[in-house]
Amino acid sequence: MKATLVANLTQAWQTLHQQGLLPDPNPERIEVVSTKDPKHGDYACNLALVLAREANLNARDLAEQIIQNLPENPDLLSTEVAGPGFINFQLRPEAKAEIVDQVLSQATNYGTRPPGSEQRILIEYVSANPTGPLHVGHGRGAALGSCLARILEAAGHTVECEYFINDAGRQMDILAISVWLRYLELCGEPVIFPEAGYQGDYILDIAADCHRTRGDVWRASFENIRAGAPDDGPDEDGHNMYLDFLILRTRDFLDETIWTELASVAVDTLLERIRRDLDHFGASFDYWQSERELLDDGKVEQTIAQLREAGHLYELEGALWFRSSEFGDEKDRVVQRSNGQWTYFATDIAYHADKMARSYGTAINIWGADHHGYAGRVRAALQALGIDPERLEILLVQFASLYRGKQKISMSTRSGEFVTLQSLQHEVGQDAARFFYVMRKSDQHLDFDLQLATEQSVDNPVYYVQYAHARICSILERAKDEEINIPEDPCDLSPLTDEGERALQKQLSRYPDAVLRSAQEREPHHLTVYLRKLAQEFHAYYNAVAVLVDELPVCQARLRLIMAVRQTLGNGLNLLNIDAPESM
RNA sequence: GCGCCCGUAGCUCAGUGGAUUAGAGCAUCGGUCUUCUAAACCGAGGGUCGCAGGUUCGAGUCCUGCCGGGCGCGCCA
Repeated sequence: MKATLVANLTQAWQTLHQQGLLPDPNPERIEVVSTKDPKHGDYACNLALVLAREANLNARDLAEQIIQNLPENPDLLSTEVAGPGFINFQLRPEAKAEIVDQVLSQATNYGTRPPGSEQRILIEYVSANPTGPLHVGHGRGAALGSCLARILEAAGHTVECEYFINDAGRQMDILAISVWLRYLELCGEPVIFPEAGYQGDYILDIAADCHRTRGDVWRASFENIRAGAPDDGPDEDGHNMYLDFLILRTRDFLDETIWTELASVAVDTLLERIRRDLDHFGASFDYWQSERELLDDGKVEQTIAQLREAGHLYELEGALWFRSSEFGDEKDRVVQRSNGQWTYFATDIAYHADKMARSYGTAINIWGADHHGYAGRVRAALQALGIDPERLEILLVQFASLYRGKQKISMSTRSGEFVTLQSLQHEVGQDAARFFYVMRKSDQHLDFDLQLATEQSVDNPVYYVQYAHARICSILERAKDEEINIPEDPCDLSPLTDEGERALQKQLSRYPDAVLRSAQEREPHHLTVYLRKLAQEFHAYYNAVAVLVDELPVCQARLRLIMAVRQTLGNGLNLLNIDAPESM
């Protein structure tokens, strides 16, 4: 309907253009909106207000002229000028009711665009370091990414998802030493565990596994390893020299293959668990890209060589720097340390260059807000490589602070203090957890109160929406029991005259916009807001009007209406990967 | 100090440059189950949209400055 109105308005604009009153028509400037207040009709357009200035005309007069030149539209009851110069369209009741048949005939496709009609998009999300289990802080990215993937698909994009595994660098050494020291303890060695090692219980589990399968073969004397080590704890610069010392000595002591195996056993175990948790959470991935592999395949060297050839690198104090400041970054960045090792930034450049070369129109990264300073340098690198940095979208997700009542829970992977995503799902449930995560704008801080989510889970808005769906199913079930003929095909909808029925029809017609807007803005919360509104209108209607009435034509029209509501609720919940239950 | 995000009801938050009256939920108070599920509905109270300017037909929404909060500013990942 909106599209038809835009077409009508374009035609009127064209006529006025030929009369020399208006500039060339541009349909993109025509904004038709669904009105909030029924007094303003069903749709409103501000075109006259927008053009009044450049046409040098009074807005109301111009609106009148536009209306004079609109073509016949049989769906319209009235078209009038209102307020300062709005054009309000009032639909005929039959035209409004069409939405019900439209929803039901399109069924699961209602609100979607044809698959593959838009861009090909890669979403990279979560990508948590494989040094510990996922915790509630990762949940927000997981929920956002997986919802966005579905929403973008519904909007006609072709979407693939990727997890970048940071399985290289210093953190792998810390992981390996942490596991190995716990292993030594199991062998009976007295160990002084560094405070900067990974403290979590999951390290013990991995160590126990190693000890069970391998016995004492990796054992060494801790006393020998530790000989000459500095005291545990951070120095003035915050570095833990004790930890570094242990890592160095151990790598000397143990065969390199054992060291590598230690790290890979730990990473594999943790990744397995991460995969499982994400799967249970409803987040799935097409690709798992390893950082290690990029290094081993020489991709990093290649990409850096490319930068060097283009003259974007220089040496300073033994390190290799990238002139990112010439591409809008705050300052230049090191890509290769003076000890010859690549920085994480170097592998990340290679990763992004590789990603952008894989024929995606757009790549979306979902990052925690603490990485925001990083966006500039990655974009700078892409630009230096001749890749349009606009093709990389970086969505920053603000942190979720976790509370148990008024008590804030601080989390850190290293200290082992955190609430895992798994336990959150266990306590709150997948549906509520996902809904809770995406119901706020992602650039908004989120307070996640475990107490509220568990103790008062009945007040959680997700149940409100699901309940509406279940109630409709229940009515339909009852109708079947009473052998009322449930109309499978369009029937006469003229009995739908109640205010609540009009409101529901209007709300149904807004669904495609909610999906599209969520997709365009990369903000699933528009969809949650929409679903709550639709559920609210249904609950109000339910309490005001009985569906199963004796008068068959009325009853059937109402059944069609609530079936359309059920379909739309189900479609929306499905995009959030939340269950639409038939009973509760 | 510099950069990014945020500031809307007691609390948590929606709000697409639009319409005499800025909306939800929670919390508070008062009503509604012999009826299709009361996990629901109806109603009441509660606001200088952080402050001050500016842009324009029109600003919670855009711009500038200030105040307050969060995060980031490594040859860590």
